[in-house]
Amino acid sequence: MKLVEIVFDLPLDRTFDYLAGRWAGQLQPGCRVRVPFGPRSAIGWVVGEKEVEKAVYRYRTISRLYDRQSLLTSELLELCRYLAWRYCASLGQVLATITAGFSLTYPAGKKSSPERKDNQPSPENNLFSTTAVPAGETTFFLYGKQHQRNQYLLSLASASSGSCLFLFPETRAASCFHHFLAGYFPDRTVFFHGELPGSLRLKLWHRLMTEKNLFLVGTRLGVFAPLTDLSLICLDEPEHPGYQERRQPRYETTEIASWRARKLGAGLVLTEGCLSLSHYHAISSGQARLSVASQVLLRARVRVIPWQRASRRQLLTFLTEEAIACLEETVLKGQRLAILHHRKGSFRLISCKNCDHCFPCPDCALPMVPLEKTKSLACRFCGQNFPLPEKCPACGSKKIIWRGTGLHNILQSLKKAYPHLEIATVTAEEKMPSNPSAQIFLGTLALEEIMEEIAPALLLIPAADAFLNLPDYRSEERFFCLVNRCRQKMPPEATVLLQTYNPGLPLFQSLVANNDQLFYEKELQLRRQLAYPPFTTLLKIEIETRPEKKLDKQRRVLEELFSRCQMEPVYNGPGYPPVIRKHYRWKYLFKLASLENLKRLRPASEMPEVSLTFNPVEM
DNA sequence: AATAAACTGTTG
DNA sequence: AACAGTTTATTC
Repeated sequence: MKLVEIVFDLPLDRTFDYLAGRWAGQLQPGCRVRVPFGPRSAIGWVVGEKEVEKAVYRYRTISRLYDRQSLLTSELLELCRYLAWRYCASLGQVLATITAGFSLTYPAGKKSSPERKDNQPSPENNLFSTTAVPAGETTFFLYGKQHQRNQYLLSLASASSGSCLFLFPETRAASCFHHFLAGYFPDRTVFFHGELPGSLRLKLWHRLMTEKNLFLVGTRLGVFAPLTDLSLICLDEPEHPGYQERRQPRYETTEIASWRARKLGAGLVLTEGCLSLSHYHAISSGQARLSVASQVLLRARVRVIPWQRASRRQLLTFLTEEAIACLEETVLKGQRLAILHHRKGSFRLISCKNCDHCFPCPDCALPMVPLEKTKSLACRFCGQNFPLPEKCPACGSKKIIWRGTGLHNILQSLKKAYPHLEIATVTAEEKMPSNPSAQIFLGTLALEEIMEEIAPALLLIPAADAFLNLPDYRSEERFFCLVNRCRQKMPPEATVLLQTYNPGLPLFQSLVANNDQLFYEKELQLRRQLAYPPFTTLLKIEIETRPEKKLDKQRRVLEELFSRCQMEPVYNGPGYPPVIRKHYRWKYLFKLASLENLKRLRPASEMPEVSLTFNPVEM
């Protein structure tokens, strides 16, 4: 008896067998079908077929076939199996991720693939030098300004034979590059990302599968593009958190790109503003090549100002005398300056001076934040609101102190100190400042995106330590890369000013000396000693369930599994936050020396309340 | 994951 | 017994 193997978007690592019925002969692996499944019907993916002697079950019959042709190439099917293993997900979950949001129906009417005429850049456009990338090799390209990256990618595109993939961490960045590239290759360039409507995604998908010599520009989902003649994969800012999928399977785009490049013998090019530590390690250990844009070495200089407790001005408490002098000098010269701070809003938290009560959320157990606008106390995890308290509920004291400095405070005191200056604020919510003629640009990390446009003569980071005191082993590395990226986007004669309580840190020495290697080597040494990436792989396993009793039970189940696998967590404790919307959370962290035993974690990934994340962006 | 069946405990 | 609320097994 001939049976068709089908998988579903469920955390079940197995196939279900069906009879082909009237679809016999048309069912290729990678086709979507509708089948009766228990008391309901479900959409599944065909993954194979098999022959059995006698029926073990009462097999049911496929009721509908959605795809005439498979949505996947054989290479992608193999990639799916790798993904399922690598991220402890079911094959169905992987397939659902790749074909997520595709419409089930095809547009009516005949599609005629238009004949492309102009595939090569016209001579007048061909001013750039062409650069070839060795097949099957990984190359890092360091750039300062965006046009350097664009120019480099364009030269790669021109030199390529076959299709190329250009991936970006955000739709906006992808869209910008798409415009740029489509200016040279209007007929070969395709824009693909997860926000497109399902019918268009399906149509584009079909085009990618049938045509050759295409340039696909897209976001992380584009890494699965079914291109059959892929010769080059480029990823911009590969360490950007936008590349990590948030749902199961939580794949890392760079890892998939690397798998495909190796499999197909294609080139892999990673372009970034500053090498991450693991990339530096890959290069220094000979696994990858480095190529540098000539202007990268012309970076804005960095100065570090140590905090001295005594000398604080009344109005500008967040600046040292030295920083104030620099600020005023820049302003007097009529130059622009940017101030980077990691907290937006006004205050971070309030606490009772008497008993240190810090007003935790009744459901989430972590301190709530005061919101000045609505005069309320809000939980940033569940969004609950309460009126601002007059007195401490624990001890009754009326002495409630406000702590922490936010962007808003800085704005207020700057306005007071310099009433005549125009100040623009830049946050993730309002990226483009309303007054682009401002002299001071005050913002959070979102400032980096428009750093090239404002081109400030001075970048001031008043609380550099605040970036480093985060509970994450990568905080120094991230700050180092952030500063380096910013200084490359600024004019080369500009200055970056950092205020810190720890001027002696190798991080700062390295920045001031403009010697990246100094920081990388120190940090690598530390990572090796503490068995952190790139020398291990981190795995975060989290439980989130409703009644506390259930959490205890699942903890016991997991911990038994861990001891069977001889896996010792380096962290075993409440999640952050420990409770969210009355759901209790528990967290385990592992440092995996190898990925050999991933299969044994299967039982954990089949529990719907348990989630697995490798190398999590947030610990 | 979605569903149904089995199993609780509470209450009149 | 009737009911709601919760846990457990099943899906080819």
